[in-house]
Amino acid sequence: MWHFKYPLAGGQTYIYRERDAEGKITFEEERDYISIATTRPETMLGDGAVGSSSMDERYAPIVGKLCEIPVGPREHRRLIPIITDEYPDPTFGSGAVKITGAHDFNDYAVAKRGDIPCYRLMDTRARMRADGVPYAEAAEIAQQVSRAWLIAKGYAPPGIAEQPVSLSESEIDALNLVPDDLRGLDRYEARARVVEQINAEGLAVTTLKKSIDKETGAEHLERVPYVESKPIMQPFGDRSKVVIEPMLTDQWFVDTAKIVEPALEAVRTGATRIIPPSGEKTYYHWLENIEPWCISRQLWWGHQIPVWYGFEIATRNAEIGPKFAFVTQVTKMVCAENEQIAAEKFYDKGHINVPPAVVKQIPVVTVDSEADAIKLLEVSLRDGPLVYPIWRDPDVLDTWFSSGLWPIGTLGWPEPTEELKKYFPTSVLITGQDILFFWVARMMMMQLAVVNEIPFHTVYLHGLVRDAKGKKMSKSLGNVIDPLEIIDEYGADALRFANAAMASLGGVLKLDTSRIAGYRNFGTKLWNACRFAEMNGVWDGHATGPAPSPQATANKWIIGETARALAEVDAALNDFRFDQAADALYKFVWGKVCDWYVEFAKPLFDGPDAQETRATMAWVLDQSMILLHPFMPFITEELWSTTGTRGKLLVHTDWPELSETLIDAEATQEMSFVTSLIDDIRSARAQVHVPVGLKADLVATALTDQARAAFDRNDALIRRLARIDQVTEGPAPKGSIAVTAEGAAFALPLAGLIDIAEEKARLQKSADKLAKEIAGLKGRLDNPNFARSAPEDVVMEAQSNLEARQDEAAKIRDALARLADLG
RNA sequence: GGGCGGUUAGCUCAGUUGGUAGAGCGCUUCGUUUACACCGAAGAUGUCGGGGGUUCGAGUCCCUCACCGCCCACCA
Repeated sequence: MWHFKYPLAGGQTYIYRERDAEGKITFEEERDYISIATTRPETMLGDGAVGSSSMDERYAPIVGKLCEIPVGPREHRRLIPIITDEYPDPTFGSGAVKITGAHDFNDYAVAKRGDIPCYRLMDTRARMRADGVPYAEAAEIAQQVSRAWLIAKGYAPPGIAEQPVSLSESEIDALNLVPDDLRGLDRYEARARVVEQINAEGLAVTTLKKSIDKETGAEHLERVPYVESKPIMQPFGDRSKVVIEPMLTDQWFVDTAKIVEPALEAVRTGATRIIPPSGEKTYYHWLENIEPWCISRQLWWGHQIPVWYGFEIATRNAEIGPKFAFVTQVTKMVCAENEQIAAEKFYDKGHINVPPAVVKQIPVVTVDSEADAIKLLEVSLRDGPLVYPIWRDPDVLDTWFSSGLWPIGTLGWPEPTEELKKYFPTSVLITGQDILFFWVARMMMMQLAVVNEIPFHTVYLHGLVRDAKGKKMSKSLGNVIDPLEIIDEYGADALRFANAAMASLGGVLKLDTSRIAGYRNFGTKLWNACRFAEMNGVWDGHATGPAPSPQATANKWIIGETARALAEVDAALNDFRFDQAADALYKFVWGKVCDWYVEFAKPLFDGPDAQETRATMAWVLDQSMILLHPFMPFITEELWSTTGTRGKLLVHTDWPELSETLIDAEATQEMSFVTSLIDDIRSARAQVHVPVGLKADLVATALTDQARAAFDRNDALIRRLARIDQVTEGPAPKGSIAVTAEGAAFALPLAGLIDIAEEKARLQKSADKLAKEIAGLKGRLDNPNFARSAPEDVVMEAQSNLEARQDEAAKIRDALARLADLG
């Protein structure tokens, strides 16, 4: 960052004073300049003023005076006013800043506030301008502008008596204030030259630097230009990676403030719902603080802006220049009230570069009124430019402006097509959360502005898939994984199911291929379960229909579980919780159907309930295929077509509606007893290392009637899955391991096969765990504040929990006591 | 700089009115019982990012700090 001196006009001087916090003068000197700091010295050529804070006493004596820009040919140096503004920070740098409205965002705002002209210095290639009149001429005009400013603001310094000049913005823009020797240079080259020139002239702020004479080795202090090393915010182009130079240009804008309100209202009233709700926060934040939207782009792709220009025809002024803009329906919202005003606004602001080829063809046409002119231009628009010269704005629309019309644009609008009637408004928009503003908010605003309808009632924002390092996958970063490669490895169904299962709301996802592999395994699991069913002929003579009414508890139970799974999936899908739906299906098919029901079916196929079990299994697997089809369309369709006799494709099969009456509470309870008993026996056996292949006997040491009935009804199932041989009732034999169940206690006599110490350790571990839980529950229940403050059902639940734990603990204590007897 | 989101088992992630933490993968042990080894059975694993606060009780609510990410940007 360079520091330069701007000399005061006419060699004037002032007393520059710095004060400390108490107002005591700490520094004082007479100065004939004001110093400013800049990182872009070449933009000094376009300075329109030097500004300081109105609170800054240091420069108060010279506010309203002129100073000289210390660059360019001496004889044509420009004088610019010293002004005050809220932007300069007195505590920062020298407290004074150069105001270059055409090349800096903040300066532009200052210039707008203070009527400071914005002199453009560069072209679109970031080279110093080479167009326009010679520097001397341009500088003289700019000089008049500065003087005019002083008069207009009431400073009117002595010696200024000229008539104020008034230049339009486009006239100002046409002035090229780049000195002739710098014209056409790249900005960096120009910067170096400007710095060099200022330094040579001694107008740089200097500092003392120690240097060593190479020959004599003598040290001496040298006065050198002060160049401050300071980190600054430097914007770079996303794609070009080139430093962006802010520059004034003419662009088309949407006056978003005029169309934003209905879009906000639609979400506020809930007419459109954004999920997750955090999306609504972002939506409000954006739209409540919306800025005018620049919609013109200088690119060669995209929709060309539908604006045509004609020439001035009014008789008052014979000069030929653009006057009317013709705007199609789409861009009506661009202009304020009507085409006429839009055109005026446009031309007031700047100008359009008329293509040279067009200029040559321009005939001078005189008409009597604007109405006649418009009529002529209408003819030209309809019949082509031969009638009257017109040309189209060369800019194209921002891609999001075009995309913003997607809901109606894709359906044939502005024609009143059948598709439009049928499909618009749409229902649910699913998209990434990163384009909520770019696309979603724009669609809302534009559909409401153009056809006055809300385009969708729900916006579902999914998470973004990130790469292994946590970065968003993007085409420009090149860290994208090709889904086809994943499909080659794991299959399309696995990828699709994984996407659903990982689609929890509001989050981001790192790609986890092992999880995709897991869902591929799930597909295989389903396939194998169907293979088992097929081998057992469950689909023989079976037609898809309503649920059967079986006798066996296991069959009743799995039908209820199917209904339960459907209810869960339905609820999840209603809430757009694809992850919960996928999870429910995974747990049902693998955890219930495959892990338990298929195993139960094996003994049932050999028993009296074989027929109803086949029917039940066929039905359950049919339902599984239907429910899984949206998540795994390929494998389920294939299974559907190769099992049973099907009337139609799975994709055409209706989504089931299963009554909750299919859930049999008694069957649920009974199977819960059966499965937990089997689990416990398996667990106990494994922990004391009973050989897996060994069939053990089972002694029921205590049974309620209910437990006995449940056991008897499922005797075959329990014996097979828990690998039990004989079942008897009686006291626990010596050397047995204990297993508890709801309403029952069992012993497995395994004397000689097991290590008593090991069994003791196992029981002790369970007892310790229970003791801990009991202590926690008791602690809570004994706390009077808990009973007083907690809701009744929570207290009741804790109470019954405690009782169940204590009951189990007692059984384990008994078993431990028996082991103690054994020594 | 502003806004939004994240931080939970070794990894990737669930955890919806506060009630004492789960899944898959991985890991350990066992298993060729005729659907499936892309399998089965059993098992281990967490000061829920740090620190405060509210509450009988906090992964969950509030404040604060740290780190990661997305969007916007010396505009909110």
